[in-house]
Amino acid sequence: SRLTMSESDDDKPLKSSKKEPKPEEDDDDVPLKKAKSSKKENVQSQVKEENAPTAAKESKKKKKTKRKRGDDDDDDDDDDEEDFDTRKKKAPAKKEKSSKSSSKSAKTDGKGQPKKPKKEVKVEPVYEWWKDEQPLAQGKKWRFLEHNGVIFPPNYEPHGVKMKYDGQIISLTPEQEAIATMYAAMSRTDYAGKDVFKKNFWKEFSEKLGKNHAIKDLENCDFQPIVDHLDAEREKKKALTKEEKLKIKQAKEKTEAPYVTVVLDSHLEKNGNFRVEPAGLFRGRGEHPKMGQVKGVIQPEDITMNCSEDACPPRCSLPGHAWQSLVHKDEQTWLAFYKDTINGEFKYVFLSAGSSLKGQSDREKFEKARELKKHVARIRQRITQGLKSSGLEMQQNTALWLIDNLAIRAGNEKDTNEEADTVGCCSLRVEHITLGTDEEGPTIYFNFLGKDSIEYKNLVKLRPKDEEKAKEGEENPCVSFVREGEEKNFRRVVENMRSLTSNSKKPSDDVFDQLNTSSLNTYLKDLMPGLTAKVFRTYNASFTLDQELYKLEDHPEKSSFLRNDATQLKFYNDANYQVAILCNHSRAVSKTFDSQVEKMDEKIKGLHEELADLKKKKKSADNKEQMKKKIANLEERISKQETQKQIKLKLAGVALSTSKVNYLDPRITVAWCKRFGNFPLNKVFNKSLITKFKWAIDEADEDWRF
DNA sequence: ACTGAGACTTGGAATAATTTTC
DNA sequence: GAAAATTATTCCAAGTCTCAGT
Repeated sequence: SRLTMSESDDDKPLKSSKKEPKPEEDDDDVPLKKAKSSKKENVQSQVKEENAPTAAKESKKKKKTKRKRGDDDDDDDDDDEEDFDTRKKKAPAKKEKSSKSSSKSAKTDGKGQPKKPKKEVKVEPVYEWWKDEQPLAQGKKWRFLEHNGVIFPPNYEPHGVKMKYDGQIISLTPEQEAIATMYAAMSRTDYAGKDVFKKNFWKEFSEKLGKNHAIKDLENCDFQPIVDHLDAEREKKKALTKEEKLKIKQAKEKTEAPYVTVVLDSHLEKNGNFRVEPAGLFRGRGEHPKMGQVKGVIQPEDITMNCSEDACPPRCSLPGHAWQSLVHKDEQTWLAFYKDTINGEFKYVFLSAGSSLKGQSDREKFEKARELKKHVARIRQRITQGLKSSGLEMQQNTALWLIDNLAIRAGNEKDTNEEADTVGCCSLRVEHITLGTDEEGPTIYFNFLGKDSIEYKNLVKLRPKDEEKAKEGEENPCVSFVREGEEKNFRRVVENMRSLTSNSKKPSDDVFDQLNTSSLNTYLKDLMPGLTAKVFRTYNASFTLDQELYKLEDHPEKSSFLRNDATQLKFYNDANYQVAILCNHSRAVSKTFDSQVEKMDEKIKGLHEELADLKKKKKSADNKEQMKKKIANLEERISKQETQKQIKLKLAGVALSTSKVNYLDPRITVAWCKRFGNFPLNKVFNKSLITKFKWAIDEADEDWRF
């Protein structure tokens, strides 16, 4: 099997090369090794120096013996650095690697090329779990886990800048100043104008001020001096020279190095979020009832640590403090957790997205979605049947139809005193639904706030017979046509929705009054083991991408899509776009969007003028051939500009990244890239995605199907 | 069946880094 | 060569779903 990713050695950003057989980045080898050794040293030395040495040694020994039992090729008994190094290098070599990459090491070393002008695509080293047999017992996530815990934000340093109240200069205690500064820091955000935010903040601020304080209310507070101070600080930071900035960065890297990598079983893994969240004002999304509340300082005493029994436990870096507790839960993947001070929510420290633990569960997620693919016809039949019944069963199947066809979320209940009022399928209310009709038949209009208070507005209707109209609707992201073959079911769904939203119900009543996500999932488990509502989102997203990408196979305009990387990328992004629309993944349009588009318009206009000018000149020119060329050139530039503008408009409020990161089986993309002239994967996956999906890059060949 | 604790995935915004443009 | 635009990364909020206890 030819593997794009892992055989090339050329880490040059493709750029020039169209579709030479030569694969693009895979520079991973090189940086891989480099990074490895340095990192290792960090971790190891850190483990040795910072942790109680005896404990460390002890644990290491145990680990070693363990490892020997596990795989016996590893029996050097010098110190651990070496231990890891050899492992890392050995592991790939001894495993099936050999088959395809005899050239690998040669490549690595054989490149003494000059500096690339462009960015290098470095790929993080990852432990290649998919090449390992996994002898872990059921439910166990690891045998050995050792790490250095978490890193705390620095203590608050009072700046002494005085705010004003009613025109008077006010002195604050450091504690009071700290939260006044948090407030000042948010003065230019939207939160600053929100009553709930101000109310919640004032409650805490006034408490901190105490009774009889000179400051009596928020309205007459003037935080401007602090705001100015913060601005000045920011400016100062910005004004640092390149060298100074670099120095700071390096210092930070150095202090964080011990936390970046952890030991999991017999290899190293990247840690994820080992930085404890700093105190600040809570910024909920949407109309969150708790926005503006102070998110308190987290102390070691709030944190529970998880590591293996035979590991050297993480040392608490704050003098005079201690972790709340130390546990050894090998059926869990978290390294540490604490509860936030807003709603008492759990905050976990996990390994990074590229780690084996995340990778394995990611793969399982997609495998489950593929399992659903095998059963989906049967399940849909069952749903179709169920639509015709009444009571609970009708509700269940109507809800499922929506979940399957519109890719909406399950919709757990929420307590609106504690959280923003958002809904999903099971929690839809009558006020979110509008039934109607148009030329084609019945329609349902959905209008509600979903996760993160993102608007979901969708007019669901039958596809018009008139091609023109169909096309129009297709381009409207707020309209979706009922899937082919589902027309009859849709009519039934509309009838059901009519009865579920009938006049006897208030707008604030639940549509599915007998449903909750838990009973719905119980029902789904019956249809397929392990099936839950969210699997439909994964399934439909991935299935859609697979379908869309395969359309290129015998597309009438295939060759024009394959003309160059840009056109091919556009084809991919259009497919990705379909998914993003399906899943309602949106993003804020930049504040300067309008002016940006205006600029583009002007540019295009300018080019047109230039073109007209050229054409005029051509008539009287002696060198007609050259002029012709120039004109053609310009026309090409204009068309490029115009497509760019189209893309910009199309993607204005749409986020493609969310589906890429969470919903699209990476193997679909990998296969497509391999199928079409080794299309450079790094045009569709950035560095983190390539790291995260290394398993898929290895696994999927060109005819892999979701 | 119901509840709440717990664990893990998913999500957009903020911020940092890089590239493009003028 | 600086400003603007674009892209990658970090941050942390907000979902889903499981499970244990009643």
